[in-house]
Amino acid sequence: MKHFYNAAAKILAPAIDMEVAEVEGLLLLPPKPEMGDIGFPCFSLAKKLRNAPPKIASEVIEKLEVTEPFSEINPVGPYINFVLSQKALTEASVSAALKDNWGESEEGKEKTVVIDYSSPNIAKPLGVHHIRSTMLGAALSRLYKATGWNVVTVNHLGDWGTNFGQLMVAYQAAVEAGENPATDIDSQLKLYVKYHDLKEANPTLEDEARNWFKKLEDKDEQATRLWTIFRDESIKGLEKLYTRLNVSFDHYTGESFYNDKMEDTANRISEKGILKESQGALVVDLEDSADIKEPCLIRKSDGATTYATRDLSAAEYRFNEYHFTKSLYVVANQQELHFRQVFSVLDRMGYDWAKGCEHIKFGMLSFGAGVFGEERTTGSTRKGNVIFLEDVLNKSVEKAREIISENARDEEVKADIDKLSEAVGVGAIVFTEFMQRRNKDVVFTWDKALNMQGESGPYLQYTHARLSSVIKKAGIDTTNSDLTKLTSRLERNVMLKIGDFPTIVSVSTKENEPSMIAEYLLDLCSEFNRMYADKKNHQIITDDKELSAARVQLVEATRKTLAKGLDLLGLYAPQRM
RNA sequence: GCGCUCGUAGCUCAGCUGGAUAGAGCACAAGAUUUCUAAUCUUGCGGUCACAGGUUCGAAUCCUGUCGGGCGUGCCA
Repeated sequence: MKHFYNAAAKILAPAIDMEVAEVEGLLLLPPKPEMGDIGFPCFSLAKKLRNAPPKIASEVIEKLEVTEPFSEINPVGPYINFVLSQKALTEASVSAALKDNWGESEEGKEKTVVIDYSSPNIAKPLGVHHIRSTMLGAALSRLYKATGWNVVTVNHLGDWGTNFGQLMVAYQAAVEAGENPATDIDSQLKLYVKYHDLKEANPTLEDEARNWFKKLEDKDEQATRLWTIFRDESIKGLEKLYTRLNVSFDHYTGESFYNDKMEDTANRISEKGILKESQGALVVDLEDSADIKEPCLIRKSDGATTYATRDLSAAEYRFNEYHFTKSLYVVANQQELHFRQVFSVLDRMGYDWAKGCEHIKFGMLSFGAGVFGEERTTGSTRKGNVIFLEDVLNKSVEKAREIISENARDEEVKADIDKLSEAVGVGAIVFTEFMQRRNKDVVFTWDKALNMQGESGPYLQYTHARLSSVIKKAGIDTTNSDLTKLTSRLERNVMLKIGDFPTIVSVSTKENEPSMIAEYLLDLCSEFNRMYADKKNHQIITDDKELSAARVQLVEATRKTLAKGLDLLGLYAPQRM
């Protein structure tokens, strides 16, 4: 437990004539818990003391006084290993976990972080790949909240572009044919498909679509009215899914929001004297920066602004509006160069806050063999290689329902089956997002998405249900329980894991890596289940009242930690299943 | 070509600010339930940590090079 590294370093430092901070940096976790809880390798002392590391270890230990929070300090080969006292261990795990605000901190006190995530193009339903930015961003916003930050979430919708012209063409065609076309998000996709069919027969429609978009840009009343309908309906459709995913946003300020702000931004860049003409376009030259060669395009040769200009506007707006310390962009790593350029331009504009901007990039999602043919494929709406997120969720919920009804052990579960299968089915899908570090590319396969055993969301949820059930059955008053009874190896292992939770929350926030929470929860559950399964020695409800009370406390501390972790990831923690 | 990134068990991944015998899940084989939820647990099988050099008392981890995959590389966003 990192929590005690400083205490160990303080004991050790004077004995080996080193700075506390230096010693602390060398401390590590022994590979097996029975070796000790904190280890110090003596190799680096060998030269200074002209002695063999194992000898150093045993000699240094003679000089140490064993005090709280440790009960033993042992030489193990070339290592000096500290063992946490029962008191320290139970206080930093079980007792701490049962207090309010477990795992939370005030690291981000009075600081604001803006998180831009999900940010889909509207006018078509979310595809599976959208789950990456969406769940990553949602988890990050919860992590930052838990560490005391003021969080502002933004969905930077792709709500502007020539594709709206295309929709309007298809819509008008339907109206002229005497139909009354629907405008919900699924129908919008149909209009999009219909446009492409119509265009096949009549290529001039392309000009017509451009025309419609031009009208929209010129604030034509009819075009604006249609666009507003499409946008509102899209958001309505998106929110249906966001609700299922337990995701929400403070603002839907999409691309269209910056239409009237980009001119000013472009002018400011020009005023800074960093804008130059190149091949007919206006760019900011970045050649002198370390690893960006390509210039950032601010105005195309026809004078129009670009998406870099738009993101620059958005960055300025966000700072002026929220005065952020950090501004995160949870966007696929394909856009790495783009963001490096944008951040570099902000820096050149003299904005001190530019260094708070960070691209939280993640790997791309492709489809494994068997999803679309025998080859691995990338998603493409045009080729029909799309899997809609909603379909994936529904399929998973269906499977969860089957498993739950097979296993249902009481009437309460049966009565609750709609809610439970939704929670578990969606949980399974959401959890797949956190199964690997975010930078890894992900290959979607149905098997993996629908897995409900082993390392999976349902495994965590199942464990939570199990713990809840034991606590309920025990019905023990734990107010005066004696935690010194929890001394077995397996119990200590669970407590050590519990005690790691605050550190994990803190580190995964700093690294912008929610998958660390997922990994931690799997470890926690596996550690707990190992103890739980050893019924001979670790029966929770026993005749020994005091022991039972202590164990129930341990179960509750585990359950609470698990529930908190699941909540951070956006998974529901069921009482039974 | 250049930039970013990845390469660890048959598959999917941890471990990477250097430390103890490289760990999980899936798959495969065997086992555990009269008692707190078997969506669980135990055991076994499985490794030239892509390759080659280097630095170091010590390298999966740091450095250099090579090979292989992904993404990007100015008027789509």
